[in-house]
This record gives sequence, C-alpha cells and structure tokens, in this order.
Amino acid sequence: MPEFIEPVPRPGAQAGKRELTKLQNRQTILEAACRVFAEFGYGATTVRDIIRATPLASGTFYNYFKSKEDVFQAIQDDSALRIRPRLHEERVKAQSIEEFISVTFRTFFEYVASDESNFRAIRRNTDTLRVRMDTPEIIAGFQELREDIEAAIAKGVFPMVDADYLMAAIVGVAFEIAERMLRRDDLDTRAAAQFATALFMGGIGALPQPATGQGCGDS
Amino acid sequence: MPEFIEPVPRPGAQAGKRELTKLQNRQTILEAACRVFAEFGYGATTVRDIIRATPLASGTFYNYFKSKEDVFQAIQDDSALRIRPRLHEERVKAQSIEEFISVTFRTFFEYVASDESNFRAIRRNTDTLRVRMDTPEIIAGFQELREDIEAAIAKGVFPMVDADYLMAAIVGVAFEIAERMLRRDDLDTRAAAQFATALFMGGIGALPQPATGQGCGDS
Amino acid sequence: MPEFIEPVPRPGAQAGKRELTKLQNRQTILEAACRVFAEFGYGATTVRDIIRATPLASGTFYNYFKSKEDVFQAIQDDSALRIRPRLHEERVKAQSIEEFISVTFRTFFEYVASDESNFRAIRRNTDTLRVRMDTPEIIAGFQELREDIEAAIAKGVFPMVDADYLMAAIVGVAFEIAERMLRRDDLDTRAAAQFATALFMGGIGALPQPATGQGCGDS
Amino acid sequence: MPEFIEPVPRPGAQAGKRELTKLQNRQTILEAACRVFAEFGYGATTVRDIIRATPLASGTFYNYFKSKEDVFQAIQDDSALRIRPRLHEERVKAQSIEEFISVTFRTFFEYVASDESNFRAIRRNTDTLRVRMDTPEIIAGFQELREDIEAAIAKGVFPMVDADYLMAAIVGVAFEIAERMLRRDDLDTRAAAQFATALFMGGIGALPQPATGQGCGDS
DNA sequence: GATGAATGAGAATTCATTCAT
DNA sequence: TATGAATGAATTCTCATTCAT
Repeated sequence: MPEFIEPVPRPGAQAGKRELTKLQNRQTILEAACRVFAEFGYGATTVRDIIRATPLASGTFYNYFKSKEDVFQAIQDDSALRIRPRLHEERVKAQSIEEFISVTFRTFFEYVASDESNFRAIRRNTDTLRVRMDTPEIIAGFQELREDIEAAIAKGVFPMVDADYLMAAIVGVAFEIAERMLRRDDLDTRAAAQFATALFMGGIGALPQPATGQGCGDS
Repeated sequence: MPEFIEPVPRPGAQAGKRELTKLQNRQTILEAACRVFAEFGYGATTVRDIIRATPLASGTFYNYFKSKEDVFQAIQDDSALRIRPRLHEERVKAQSIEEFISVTFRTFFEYVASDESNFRAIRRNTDTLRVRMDTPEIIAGFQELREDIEAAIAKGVFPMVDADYLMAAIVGVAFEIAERMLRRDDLDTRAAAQFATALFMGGIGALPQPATGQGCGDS
Repeated sequence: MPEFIEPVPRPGAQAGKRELTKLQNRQTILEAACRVFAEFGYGATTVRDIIRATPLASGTFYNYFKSKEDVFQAIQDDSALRIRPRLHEERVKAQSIEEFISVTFRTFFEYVASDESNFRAIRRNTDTLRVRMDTPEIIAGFQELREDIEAAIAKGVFPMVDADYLMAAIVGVAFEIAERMLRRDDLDTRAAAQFATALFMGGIGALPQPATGQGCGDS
Repeated sequence: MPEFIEPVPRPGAQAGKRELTKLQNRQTILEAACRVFAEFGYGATTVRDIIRATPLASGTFYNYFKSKEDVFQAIQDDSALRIRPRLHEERVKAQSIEEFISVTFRTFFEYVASDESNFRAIRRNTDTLRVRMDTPEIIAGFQELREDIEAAIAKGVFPMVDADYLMAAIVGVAFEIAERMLRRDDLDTRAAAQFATALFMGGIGALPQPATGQGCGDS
C-alpha cells in the first residue's frame, strides 16, 4: 500500500493530537479507496464502498473529500507527484536520446512495480473493463514529457520530430507494457525498460532477443 | 454514426415487419448508446440516459440488452468485428516487417477516422476519465496481432522478439496516437501511420520531419 | 402430474382440431402452473414464470386465463372438484361417527398421496413460507363438511356439537397431518387416517401405538 | 396493535436520543407492516405499501429490514417469542394429559385474542389466500411442543403415541379453531379451549354441548 | 387463435449527502 | 470533529397486459 504524501502542516503549527488524527483519517481513506478502486474499478466503486472499507463513519468522509472523484484525483495526483519530479529531473540531465528514453522507461517501470496497487487503481484490468483517469497532475505529466522532448530538440539532443506524437507513443508504450509486465510472474522492470528503449532507439530490428517463456499465454 | 452490423436473417426469408422493427430498434439503441457514451463518458452514463436518448420505452431496452455493460460490449464487439478481419488479412499478406507494421497502423487509423464517434465511445477523453472495455472480440484482436507476429517470426519476416511486448507496444502506440490524431484539425491518417511505422522500423532517429503546427497546444 | 378435468365441449359439437388444440393449451398451462407453484410457491410465482414453463407465447396465456389468480383457482377448483364429491358421497353413507370420520380422513389422505404435486401447489412448504389458497370450491368443501356434520347431527349419528369448530378441527388436522405424512419416507396413508380417526373417536387415550421411527427428525 | 419486543439496550447505558429514535422507527415500521399485512394480506403487500403506511422515507426502511420477508419474519419471531416460553412453562408443570392439553389451548387462544391484529397478520383470511410463515422461532415452537410431548410420554403422563402426528394435530386444531373463533362475535377463548381440549381428551363423543348460534354462517 | 415485442407503470433498492447528537 | 441514521431522488429492472402481425 503506498504511503500518500501528506499535506504539509503550516510551518510553526504544532502537530497536536487533532492534526495527527486528521492526517491519519485522510490516510485511512486514501488507502481504503486505493484498495477498493483496485478491486472494483473506478466506475463501479461508490463512496459507500470506500467508507465501508474504512473504520470511519460516512459523515467523516466528507470532512476530507467532496466525492469519489475527489479521492481519486488525490490518489492520482499523489502518484503523479511522486513520479513526475523524478522523471523530469532525470530527463533534463540526459545527454543523448538513449539516456532520455531509457531513463524515462526505467523510472516509470520501477515506479509501477514499487507501487503496484496504486498503479492498478489508475489502470485497472479485470477481464473486460479498463479505466484510466487522467487527472490534471497526470495530464501535466504528459505535457511535461512533451516539453522535455521539445527542450531536447532545441538542445539538439533530439532530431526534429513531432513531439506530440512522440509523447503519445511513449505514454502508450509505457502504460501498455507496464500492464503486460505486471501480468508476468517475475517483475522484471529492467527487461521491460530495455525492450521499450530498444524499440524507440532502433525500431523492431534493434529489439533484444526475448528470454524464453515471456508471454503469459492469455490475451 | 456507425452502422452496426446486423445479424443476417436467413437468406430467402422475407424480413417480416416484425423482424425489421426488431433490427431497427436494436440499431436505435446502439446508436443512442454510442452518442450518449461519447457525450457523458461510459462511467457517467446510465441505462436511463440511453433510453432517454431513444424514442423507445424503458422496458424495450431490456428486450435487447441486459445492462449498459452489455450495450457497450455490443458496440465494442461490433467495432472489433469490423476492423479485425481487415487487419488480419492485410498482415498475413505482408512480405516484410515494414509492410506488416505499416499496414497495421494505416488500416487502424483509417478505421478510427472513418468511425470517429464509435471510437470516441470506446476511448473517450474528457479531461479526466478514459474507459476502455476489452471485450472478448477486442481481446481476440490483440491475441490475433500477437499470433500474427509469432507467425511472422516463424516465417522469418520478423526477428526473434518478445511478441507479447511488441503487441503491447503496437496497441499502446495505436490507441494513443489515434487519440492525438483526432484532436488535430486535419485528420491526417497517412501522417499518423507514417509516424508510427517509422518509429517501429527505425526508432526515433528514423521519424519523419514534422509538418509545422501539428500540436493542438493543450494536453 | 394430475390430469385436469376438461371443460366439456357443448354436446353435439365436433371436437375439431381447433377444439383439441385449445384444450391441450389449457392443459399445458395448468400443468406448467402446477409445477411452478410447487417450485416457487404461489406468492413468488409470476405469470411470466408460468409462461416460461410452457412452449406457448405470452399472449396465448390470456386466451385462457385472466391472471395467475385465475389459473390458481382453476387448479384448486379442479382439485376440489375431484375430491369433494367423493368425500361427500362417502360421508352421507356413513352410519356411525366412526365411519364418517374415518372415511373423511382416509379419502383425503389418499387423495393427497395420489396427487402430491397438486397438493403441494396448494399447501407449500419451503423452510419458511406456507401459502394456502382457499378458493371458492375449497371453501365450499369446508362448508359441505360442516353441512354433512349438521346433517349427521340431525340424523342422530352425531351428538349435538359445535359443527363449525368440529369442521375446523377436522380441516386443521387433515391438512397438518397430511403435510407431516408427505415428509415421511413411506407414504402410509392408512396409518395417518388411523391416527386421525382414533384421535377424533376417543382422544389421545385412544391413539394407536406408533410404529417406530415415525418422525422425520426435523421440525 | 402489539408492542414489539425491543432489543434490550445494555443495562446502565443511557438511551440517547439517537437510540430512542432508532427503536421508535423500528417499532413504527413493524406496526405499519402489521397493519398492512392484516389489510392486504402478505402476498399482495409490497415494501412500498409498508413504507407508505409510515411517515418515514423509503431508504429508512432498508436501514432496518432487508425485505418484506424480513419484516414479516420479525413480526413472527416476535410473536413466537412472546408466546413460546409461556406455553412451554405451563406444559412442563402439567401433571396429566388433560392439564397439558388444556393449558396449551387456553394459553394459545388467549394469546391470539390478546394479540388479534398480530395473529391476523400471520394467519390471514381473505376469501382466498392464507400465508403462514414458519420462522425459525415458530418452527422451534413446534419442535418444542413435540419435545414436551415426548417428555410427557417419558414421564408416563402420556401414553406411547406418535408425537410428531400429535403435535401436528394440536397445531392444526389450534390455528384452525383460532381462526373460526376470531370470526365469531364474542371472543370466547374459554369455550374454544374447552372444545379443543375435550376433543383431544375424549374425541367427538366428549365434546361439550354447543352454545346456540355459535357459527357465523359463512364459510 | 397464436405470437412475441412493446409498453410504461411501478417495485425494489441504492446512493450521495445532510445534520442532529 | 466524528458519528451514523434519515432522507428521497434516482436507478435498475420486472411485470402484466396489449396489439399488430
């Protein structure tokens, strides 16, 4: 279960028992929501479900969040907040296309693996329905990726390419492969990153030889 | 508005008035659902909404579908049913990686463009929520892509690669770029296909020079 | 499955194919209803359920019956119609209290055993709910029993007793013991009749020694 | 209107206003249900009917009961809970068959008279439909009667008889006569008990002379 | 007469949200 | 602030019945 980033109390404020309980309740709700979203999917989840997964009273929920959308967004933002700065930071340091791409995938897949339940809440797979919510934070993350690509083009690290489509391609590959990765028995983030990076560096011809038994047989 | 595939009446059978009305009603509901999903998004849509978008009585809905999931799936399957055979057919004819990849993206983007509202119902982007339902038909489509890749490997057209991840990458890029494509003013399926194909053939280094002003500025 | 008494066609009318089908459909519905009532209980049964248990179309039902109440009553009346004349006939011949009582119970229990599913439709026992519908025919049967008692009093066969209460007692014992009888492994109608008769003839002191293992252990 | 047995709050606990309202609401629903069942009969009653007979909101019903079955059972159990201990207690004290039987009927008929509307809700007679729900409590009551009979046999108070059938006979007579009793103008529980007791003690020959005009003429 | 789809009233139930305690 | 029962609008879904074919 991920630990959510806690809103920083105003500096100077003593974190009294009151504050502590407040933060704990917020945590409790976020974690319960994360579990519930991961289990039922976002669409099927109701506020009631979240409350039920909590020792708290229904009224208490509304002291912290306005709706299920609100909690969901908090989870997402939280998630994006943890991963985005890392991604950005690594990318700006990149001296080559390869570094840029490879660090992007590596960081993303590692995050996904380390925070599986959270990722599942965002991108859920039952047999039939996937939901993915792109909160402002996440959208900002996409935007940032695009800007980083544009900056890299400007720096001459990247050739002139359609940054919008490239961003889309990276995002698509990242999410889709992350999902397949989670279905495999061993959580080999390195292999996943290597695959994606090779694809973006040299296309299909440059892809690594597969380890045997990589698929999971189903769709 | 897409025309849904109609269950074929037995050849020679006179389509009585009853049969006809039945087919029309099914159509009516599917089209209404498509519109409503595209407008409100899948999650926010209720069966009532669909019925309201229809001149029919509420009970009539249940003569044709069990739930909103059911209609959604019918739309999806319908969609997959229209595109899958075409994709497969084109791919098996492919004599090279390039043909395989390029025909896949071209066919897909053309389908998306020709059937925009349907695609939007499947893969909708408000600012916040995407739903994608992988119906058996769609899953079978993914599976088929993977099998086609495996067959191409066996034929020596493709090198030995992780077919599962490659399939995931293609799917991710296809859906994600399709979405960006639909946001642009001009529906340039050729350009989108060219971009995706180039990426898979030679990586970022092989991407075409962008036409100017391709982005739409927002996320 | 009981065979329902068929409405006699007007004398002189040729029972053409039309007539035959009509009667068959009526039969079909009655038998289906009987099965369904016995399975789900009267309250939980819907007209739809009855139709579903039939190869006929829903509209057809309404050519024969107005509602589920109507079918139910037809079953009941049918049932009462088969048992009532027999009961009455035997009772009027009775020369003594014992004959009167014994023939009543014997005939009733034999009818119950021979027509179990029909009886179950009338008097159903899941674990929790019993329904018993007293149609006009059945009520007339109770009335007739009372009148037969009164007649027997008038004839001097019976002492002066509260005929209403006596009728109630006979009915209560008959239905309740019939139910227990049906739960036992062996369908010993003779023993049941003997028990009830003995009770009414001489009270508890006159009851027969029980065969071993008579109870069924549950409630 | 019967007063329902209230779940006992922990001793010493101040019944807060909240607790109180809860109990009152439960009462309100039970009483309304009782009235409605008695008026429409169990089968014809809907949850809506019960709610409508209440000043409460529809959702409130479901805070207390799951369904109409559930309320019905609560009424029944409640009823059984009030009568069962009394019956058992009196029976174990019985020193003779006569005491055993007479106290059983007397207690039962007095309860029925004192709690008429409740009894009517349980065992209703329109002209056509009776429902009787044998809740676990009621079934336990039958079981207890049977056990008491068996104990009496063991003690030598009763002769060796088929306890199962005897129980059934007592139950049948009790319910059926109770019903006739309620239809009469005067509620003579003593007479009803006397009749039933005499029947079980000496059979028809031992029945008391009837008061005149006891019947109510109808079925 | 038989058929079975359409109808729409209405039943059961859930749910987000409020608010007195 | 926490609680959790009350609320009643909204939703899902069923059902008896009709009626065009």
